[in-house]
Amino acid sequence: MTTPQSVFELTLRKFEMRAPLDESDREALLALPYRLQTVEPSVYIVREGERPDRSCLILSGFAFRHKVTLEGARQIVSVHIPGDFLDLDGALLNVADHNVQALSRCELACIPRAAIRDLILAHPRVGTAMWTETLIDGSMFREWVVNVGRRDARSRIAHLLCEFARRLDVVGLAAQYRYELPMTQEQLADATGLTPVHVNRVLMGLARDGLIERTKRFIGIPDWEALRRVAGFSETYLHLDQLSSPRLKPA
Amino acid sequence: MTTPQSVFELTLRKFEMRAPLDESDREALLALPYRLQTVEPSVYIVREGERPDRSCLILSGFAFRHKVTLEGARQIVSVHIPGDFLDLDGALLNVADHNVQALSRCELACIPRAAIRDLILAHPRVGTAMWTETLIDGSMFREWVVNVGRRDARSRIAHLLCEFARRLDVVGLAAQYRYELPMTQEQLADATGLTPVHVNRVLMGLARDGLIERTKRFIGIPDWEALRRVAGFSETYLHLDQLSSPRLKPA
DNA sequence: CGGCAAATTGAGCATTGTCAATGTCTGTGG
DNA sequence: CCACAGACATTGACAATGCTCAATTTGCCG
Repeated sequence: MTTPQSVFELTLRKFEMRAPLDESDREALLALPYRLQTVEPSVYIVREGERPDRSCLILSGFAFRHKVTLEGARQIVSVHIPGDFLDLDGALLNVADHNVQALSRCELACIPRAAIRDLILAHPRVGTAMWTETLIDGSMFREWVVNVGRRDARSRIAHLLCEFARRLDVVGLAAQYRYELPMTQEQLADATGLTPVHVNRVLMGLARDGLIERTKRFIGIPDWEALRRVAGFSETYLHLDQLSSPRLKPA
Repeated sequence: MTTPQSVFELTLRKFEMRAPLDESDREALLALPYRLQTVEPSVYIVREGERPDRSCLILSGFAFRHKVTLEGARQIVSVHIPGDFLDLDGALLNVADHNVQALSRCELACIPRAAIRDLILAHPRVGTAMWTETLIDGSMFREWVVNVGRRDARSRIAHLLCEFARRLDVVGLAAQYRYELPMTQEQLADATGLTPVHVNRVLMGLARDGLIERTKRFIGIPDWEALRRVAGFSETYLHLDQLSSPRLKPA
């Protein structure tokens, strides 16, 4: 088993699945300057209205993006897991239109905005791979619009749980449809456009019906097909063929 | 007043606001191969599940993207206006995760997927501008998640109307907060996660309270500040500083 | 053991959905 | 020029999903 020489090692492998890179592309990506940073849960990584100066790769932990309405209601618009880029938007947009906050303790590799901009101009193949990354984010946002717009509470939560199951599986953080979901019910509510009370009732209902198993913040899905059906979940929108970061093979 | 020599003339100007292009960038963009196409209302431009082979620039008319849940409920996830690229996603994603359909009669300039991919590799500055385009789309999706997730019916519709007012104004299709919105109430319902019946009631209510004026499919906003307040609308998410396509100045 | 955040539960309510009828407008064919 | 069809808008009565408020329990940590 090889040890990654660079924090971007896995990113490189993911990118190479999308399109071939040449040696200089690889070197440039691996040589990207970055600052390691550890943030505690609930710490803000980006604030709406700021001029972004960096983008971060999540090495471990979870983070989420959210917006707050004028009336003070919060809506989580995405949740990010290890291997995801956070706020790659910030490399090209001049002002942050949303907040990014740590969900659990996170280790981040923060890359200066200028370095990313230089990289994509000098190495358009790498830029294309990064662009693809943000396009997949966009696809997930679209599915979330559908989720909060057109599914009832039960399907909505089931859908969220299905999405995590698949995404976490891809990066090796779920086994047998069992994973840790470090979100409070209030956060689940903010992600699904519901109230915490109702989230609780729905979770209880799903558990009662044997569709999920809950222990602390761990979620188990005993019958994937059944939950998938309840959720109306179809994974096309995750573009897994272009998302997978191939895991290190055991020797 | 100059006549655009190419359908990409206005796109070029928009892109040049984002970052300087050199002469070869400009030439490459203007020389992009395309096929003009006129589509009637409700015609599908892209279908979920297809392998995309082109992206389209809207020259005139409106189009929208939507997804349909397994239960058959439809959710519109974005509406596009002249000057927008439709499905630039298709240049890099291998499978369409949503449908694109004409709202009104549309004139499109359809660009082969391969031509776009070649362009962004050979002219990364142009690629960056296109990437920015999709990032702004992403920002709009996020706001739509908030809209359907955390606003009540009245604010939700008001927000949609505010968004159109600003976007259409930018491309010269709205004057004095007055514009044509070629959507049925059923489509408005699908865009806001409501039912057509309720959309009707809300529209009637907004009109009764003097917040909007309606004549056929035309919307007038007599008091922008008032509607903005009802909607909780803040235009940051449109990234207008990077979206504006400068209009031809009168001589 | 006290203190706190989070989860759970109950009771009542209201925003929004459902169903169904009726009205309005537009274009078309006679 | 009029009757009619069809799509869309409007309205009413009623139902229900999900919200609010408020209390209680559970789990965790010092």
